Parts: sequence; C-alpha cells; structure tokens
Amino acid sequence: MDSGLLKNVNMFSELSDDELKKIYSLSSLKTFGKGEMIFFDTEPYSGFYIVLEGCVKIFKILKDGREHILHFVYPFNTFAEVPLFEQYDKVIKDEFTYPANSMSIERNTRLILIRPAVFYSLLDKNKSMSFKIISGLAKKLRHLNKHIENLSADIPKRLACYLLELKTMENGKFKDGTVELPISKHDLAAYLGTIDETLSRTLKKLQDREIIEVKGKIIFIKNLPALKKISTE
Amino acid sequence: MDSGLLKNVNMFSELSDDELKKIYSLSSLKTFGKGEMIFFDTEPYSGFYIVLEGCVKIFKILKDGREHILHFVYPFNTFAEVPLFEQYDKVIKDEFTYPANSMSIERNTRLILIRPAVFYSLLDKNKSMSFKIISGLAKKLRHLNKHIENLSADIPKRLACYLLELKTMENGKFKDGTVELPISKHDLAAYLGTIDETLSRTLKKLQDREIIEVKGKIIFIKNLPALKKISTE
DNA sequence: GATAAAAATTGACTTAAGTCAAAGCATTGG
DNA sequence: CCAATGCTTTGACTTAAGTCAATTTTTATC
Repeated sequence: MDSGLLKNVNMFSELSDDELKKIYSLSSLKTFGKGEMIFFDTEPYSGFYIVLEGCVKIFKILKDGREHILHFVYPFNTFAEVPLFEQYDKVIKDEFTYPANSMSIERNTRLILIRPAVFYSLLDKNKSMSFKIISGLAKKLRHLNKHIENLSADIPKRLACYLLELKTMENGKFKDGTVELPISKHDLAAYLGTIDETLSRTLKKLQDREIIEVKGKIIFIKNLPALKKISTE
Repeated sequence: MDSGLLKNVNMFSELSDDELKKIYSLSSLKTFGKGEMIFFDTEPYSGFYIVLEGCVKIFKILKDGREHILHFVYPFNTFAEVPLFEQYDKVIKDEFTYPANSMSIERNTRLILIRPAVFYSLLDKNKSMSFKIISGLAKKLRHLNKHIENLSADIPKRLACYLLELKTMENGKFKDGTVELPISKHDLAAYLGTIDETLSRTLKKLQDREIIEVKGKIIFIKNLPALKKISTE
C-alpha cells in the first residue's frame, strides 16, 4: 500500500496512519513519461503534487522562447503548494492558475495530486496566525519569483516593468500618467540588477524615443502603450 | 501608546490588545537615520523587525562591490522573519546569521525588534503541521534567494557554484572528486540562466584550464581549489 | 547664497554572452 | 545494424551592458 510512502513527506510526517490512508484515497496517482507536461502556467489550479518517484522541473517560458528553470523536485518533495496559501477564496473558486510550468524529466515519474479541499480540511485545526504567516511567506516567494524572471530580461524591459508596477501602486497619487520614484536612482539600478550608468542611459533612451520624460524623480509617462510593449516584448 | 500600531501588522491582526501590549513591552524600539545599517549578513540573528515608519532596503553585497537589492520594506511589514522558520534549534542557540544586509533609506526610520523567544511563545498554540509548512516555504524562499544571487554572477561562477553544490549533495556516491549531472546539459543551461552553447563553451574553458574533465554527464573535478576560487571570486 | 558634498550623466572603450548556422556524436527502435 | 532523431559542440559574428574617467547637476550646510 502506497499510503505509507506519504510519511516520508515532511509536511505529513506526524499524521496518523488513518489520516494518511484517507489522504491517499482522496487523491489521484499519476504517472508521466520523460518530457511530458504536468501542467502549464495558463491552466487553472487544481491542487499540489507530491513526487513519489522520478523528477520534475518547474519552469517559466520567457518571451523569446528560452526556458528558465526555477526548481527541480525530487521524491517526497511537493510542488505547486504555494497557491494554496495565497488567496484561499480564489483557489476555491478555480480562479487561480499554476504559477509556472512543470514537466517530468525522467522516464517513470509517479506523482500524487492533492486537491485543495482535501488539504484545507487537514489544515482546519491550525488557524489564524500560522495561516497568516504562511500567506506572508508565500507573497515573498511570489515576489522573488518575479524578480528572478525580471533578471533574465534586458534592462529596458526590467525598467518598463518597474515603472508600470509603480504606476499601479501609486494609483491616484497623480491624475495623469506621472509616477514618482520612491527610491534613489542608485537604489533603483541595484534593484533592477544593473549599475547607475546603465540606468541613466536607459532612461535617456526612453526619453529620446518620447516614451517618458524624466525630471529628477518625477517621470511622466508620455506613451503608455509603447512602455507596455517594451515591458512584454 | 504605540502597541496599537501592531494591529496593522498582518501577522498580528487578530491578537488581543493584551497580547499586543505584551509583545510591545518585550520588544525594542529603534530609530535609524538615512544610510544607517540595521544589520549585516555576517551578524548573529537576534530577531525580526517590523517597520513602523520610514523604509528599509534588504540587500546583498556582490563580490565586486556592487549591491543587489532584494526587497524594500515599508511600514507595517516585517523583515528577517524567515530564519525563524528555518532551523529552530540553531536560532535558539544563536548559530544563525541574518540572510542579507539591511539599511535604512529614509531619515527617520522607526523599527521594532521582536526577539525569537517572544515570537516562539506566541506561536506555541499552532504547532506541528503549520510549522512544517512554513519551514518548507522558508526553504524555497532561501533557494530562490540564492538563485537570484547566482543570476547576477557570470556563467563560469554560476557553473562552479552548481558543481560544488552537486558535489556536496552527492557526497559519497563517488570516492574521488567526481560528480554526475542529474539533469541534461540543456536543463542545466536553463537552470543557470544561460543557453546550451554558452554552457558548452564554459565547460570546455574549465577543461582547457585543467580544472575539470568532462565525459558526458560525468565530471571529474581535477582542481578543487581552483573551482572553489571561481565560485567565490 | 556660497561652497562643499553627493548624485546623476556622458563619452570612449572592453567584454561576456547571445544568435545563427552547421557539423559531429550518440541513443534507440525497427 | 543502420536509419533517424535528438543532444552537444564548434565557429563566426553581433550586441547589450559593464568599466573607467571626467563632467555636470542637484542637494545640503554653514
């Protein structure tokens, strides 16, 4: 009986045999060949996975077609559990998608899929605070994830993403498309993973192309569609 | 009384006024000027911080002196809480250091320092499973953190780090300094944030310098000190 | 308001790493 | 055992972004 294997999963290590059997009976066992996709990042979230055998890669496809791998997952580790802690309501309503793609990279990868409802009922005893902490950590994970994604793009793109994010955050502070950098240009350069000179030149290039206008820390966005294009292309 | 401010901290939002007062009385209030260091990543861990006012940057100093910022932290958010969930024993014994550096980037940054013991006694009600989940998330956070760090290094360094990590992981599989890549070179390239050709050339360069010898997925480490040097310089 | 100090910009140069195209190896299945 | 497909390597070329050095602009302080 495979349910005993679940004891090797850190998260479940202190559950009773009965509880393990129940989880097992409520979950799906799936087998994948090498190179088979497990899920895409466009797909609605339907639960997290435990690797019993084989290996899985978690990755993003960059716009230019390259793939950027975030994790390899080995037996008795879980993946795609983070969305469970992000926004309970949305997960329950199937309004969430997987945060990345996953593919089996071994011939005989065996997985267990744990559905959200099964997991939430387990978690039911430990409420409030612990859940909040987890939620906070999940947010940071998500943030770092995005950061990594940004770091493999070129500087104009990273800058465009930052400006657009800033515009969303500051929403309402200025009527028009103006944003104000909340940090020094030196700090912004370091945040974008580059150096002062390059940031300066990149800002200038965008200004010469009439996409933005820079006045110290105040930046007028003169051509929003163009900026959006840079941030996605 | 400042203890009421703590209700704005997500993690504490459901605690009673008495509990908040207790936390406040057991913690230290600190004020920093712009550019003042809050902690270094070489310093023993002594608790996590809550920003009441101002702004803090969390960053790593790269070997060439550049700084790479991981987060900005704004009022009512916490930072340096992750070590609390990593290895309880080590935190308690002061064997942990902060995972990054932090500096105030505003004139009048006010912070509260929460010591581990205070926090753990709060958490005491929610044990076992929730704690394990948190611990799992924390591990991934740490992993992503390292990944980001790697991405701002050049490819030879990223590769050297990977090989050394692999050597540690596989410890004992081979007697000598040999390692076996557990993934395809294509996947390794994507994991290192580069492309197949560059990985191939980088391996060759290391081989020409007699630091390693590549035979398919088997890699003999012929000059460990040199590899270590590349991974740190 | 003058002067010092810090922050930001600019130019000339270098280099790491990506692109494109082609060839060479190796697995694997019929 | 040999096609056939998928990995891996190599070469020639391009380009984004970093370095170094100097200057200009902005900000703070007496």
